[in-house]
Amino acid sequence: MTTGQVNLRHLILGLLTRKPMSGYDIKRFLKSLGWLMSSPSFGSLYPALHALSQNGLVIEDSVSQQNKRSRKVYSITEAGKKALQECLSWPATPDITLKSFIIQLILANSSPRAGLIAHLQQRRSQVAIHRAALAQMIDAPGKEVNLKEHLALDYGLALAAAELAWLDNTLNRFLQPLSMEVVGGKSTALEV
Amino acid sequence: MTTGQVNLRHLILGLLTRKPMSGYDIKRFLKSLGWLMSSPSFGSLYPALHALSQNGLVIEDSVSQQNKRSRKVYSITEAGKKALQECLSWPATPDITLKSFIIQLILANSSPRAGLIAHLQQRRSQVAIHRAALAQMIDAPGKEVNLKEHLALDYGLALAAAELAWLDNTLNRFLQPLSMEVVGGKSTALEV
DNA sequence: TCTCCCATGTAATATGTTACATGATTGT
DNA sequence: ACAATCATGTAACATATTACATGGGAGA
Repeated sequence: MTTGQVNLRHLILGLLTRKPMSGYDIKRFLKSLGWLMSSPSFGSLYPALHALSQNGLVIEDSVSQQNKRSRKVYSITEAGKKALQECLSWPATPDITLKSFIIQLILANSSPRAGLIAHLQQRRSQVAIHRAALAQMIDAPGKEVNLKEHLALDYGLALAAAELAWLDNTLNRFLQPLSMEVVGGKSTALEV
Repeated sequence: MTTGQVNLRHLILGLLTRKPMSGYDIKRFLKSLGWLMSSPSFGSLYPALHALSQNGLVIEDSVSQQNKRSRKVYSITEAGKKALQECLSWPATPDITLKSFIIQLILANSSPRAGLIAHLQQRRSQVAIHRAALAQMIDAPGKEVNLKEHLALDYGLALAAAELAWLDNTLNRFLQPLSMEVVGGKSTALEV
């Protein structure tokens, strides 16, 4: 597990901290939340599980079923939990993939409330830097910005601003837990 | 050039419609706009140029310089322009990569104003579908949504809403060209 | 001198997809 | 009878990264 981007194997590790699952279970779960990331193919899922098993980060448990092909249920090991914690503490790469942030957000289940807040704050500072860079480019004097590039910059700025707003809003809710607010018509309890 | 995702080779083709460039030029340019996409490595850039050259989509022109290593300047061919046009008309994959949309937005230089508008509208309908799916999930009755997933959903919704707002705003400006609006303190002429 | 920019390229590696292969069970 | 879902896996391919190799010119 080299240092670098958060990838499928980390995602698997995170899911296995909830409960042991088979490859098919994982696929089904990820497909069920097919909103923010595309679920991986079996061609990457099964090899990933094998690799994790070989590295001792998960253990494989073959569960035979009557008249059915036996399932292979994987559980995370202590080494696996450690590897996951390590990856969750990585500084996210400064690109705009979002994916990494989302995955870490969903996987941050083993972290305490403070870890979640830190994660949001880290993202906030990154997006702030990003927005500042965009703002500087769009205000640059010479620089021959044509319409298409201006459009792309404007787009990037709008999304960055929206993300900052969401992060600020969410952080406020977490930092002031006494006032239970209503968000989107749904009361949201904030216990972690 | 198989059918599928917009990739580095398409990006190169798009840049070469502006003017002939060397690999180093392309790298430098992409690095200079390191806001919305990370610039490719030389390890992918040069092979991509070779592949394009072999397929006849670009032509290579070796320009010798005094006392310096000669540069290889690439120009797009008619076949290359055709391939680019084809890829720009692909329906974007329904994932959230954004990258594809941004690239196409920047590269849509050879398309007339109508093409740009169509591109924005296509994106709009996709994001609308995406947002509807998110909204449905967040309002689902049972479904045991825990805090982390709820947070991720809320995040996705906020970004989708912001993108829709930007798209609507931008489309309005394009569809009503008579009223020159001021955006971000900068007057934006809309001629394409 | 030393470092940075110019300028091209290859090799090893990582990571993923699509398509294929297999086969049982459940619902229509 | 047929399709969908369960369940695992492999092989070929696509695409990209990092690290390495090479070498000249410009400026501190």
